[in-house]
Amino acid sequence: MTLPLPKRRLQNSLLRWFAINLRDLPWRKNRTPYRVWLAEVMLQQTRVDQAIGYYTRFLEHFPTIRALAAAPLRDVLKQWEGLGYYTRARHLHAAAKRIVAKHGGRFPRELSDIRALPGIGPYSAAAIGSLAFGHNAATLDGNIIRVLSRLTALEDDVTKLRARKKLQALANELLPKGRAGEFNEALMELGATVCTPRKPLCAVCPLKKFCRAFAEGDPEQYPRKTRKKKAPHKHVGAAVVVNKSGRILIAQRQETSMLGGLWEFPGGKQESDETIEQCIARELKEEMGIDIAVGNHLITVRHAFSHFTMDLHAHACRLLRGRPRAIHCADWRWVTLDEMDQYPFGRADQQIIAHLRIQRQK
DNA sequence: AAGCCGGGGGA
DNA sequence: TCCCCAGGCTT
Repeated sequence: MTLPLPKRRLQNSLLRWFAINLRDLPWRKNRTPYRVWLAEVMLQQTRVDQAIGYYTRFLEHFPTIRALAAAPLRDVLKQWEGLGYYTRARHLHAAAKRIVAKHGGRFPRELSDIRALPGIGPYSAAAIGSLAFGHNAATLDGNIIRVLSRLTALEDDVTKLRARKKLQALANELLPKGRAGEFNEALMELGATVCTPRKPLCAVCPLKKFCRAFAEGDPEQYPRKTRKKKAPHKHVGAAVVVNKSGRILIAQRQETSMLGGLWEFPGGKQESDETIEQCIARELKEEMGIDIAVGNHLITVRHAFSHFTMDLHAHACRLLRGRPRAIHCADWRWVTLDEMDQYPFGRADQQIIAHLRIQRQK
């Protein structure tokens, strides 16, 4: 894809625009490698507006890499609670430990060392390298894919590897040496605020005079991509088992599973040949080795994951026989409603907790 | 090379 | 409802 793009003029137009139009974001102040790293991980598949609050709170809890490495994983997950993609938090914690063990507690400067950390892929390595260390590395994220595919009216499906390679090559080519971090951020900022997925603000775009999609008249045609098929729907049962002292049984999900390491009301997916009550009883037998009586329905929470949606049906339950064992879960506890604040839960289970707290008031 | 992994917000 | 988002890991 050799393009007659006037590289120098394009760079100047974008950098001049960015100098005036950049948003005031917390990770743009005091750019230590740790602060840049944390921002890049939090911003993986996550919108800026959603990340800001988490970012500030996280840094208050874990102000340094050493503090993060020394913290229990549960505390790290608790700070991540509600942000999604919890593997990111586990990788962040593991990487902090590695930085302390192998790099003396200082974030590594070499691109290959950065890329080798858990949770750091091609995008984040280039972002951290350019923003924190001044390396000439070009980033390619969702925003930049959109900007560059419009700029060149790229007909390839951008979900395919071939298109990604072309776009990465173009990003590398356009990068002004010595100002890489600034240019990477400017491209992302343009994608986030002007070259938006729908109704792009071409009238105010500093690159419109270079943009083939704009010249064609319908920039929203790019980037080309195949439509994702819609997610399946599942029904899931959850047990709120209360013991004689009023404590509630919670279980920790296995490390490698979805929502790994988070806590939940034990339960699982409903099979086609059973009622939700039977499902809950079966799951607690399989996961924890206990017999329970499944009682009243409490609440049904509808929740959307990236790849499926679910109705989570919570029922009040009693323990009939046995002592819980961690068979298909990592751990378990009997806790009060107030003690649940100390454990990280996913969004859906948090709604069940909120419901139980409202019921308690009555 | 493709599938898997959360959650939220905009249109 | 559908799409998108400062992607990375696993197979």
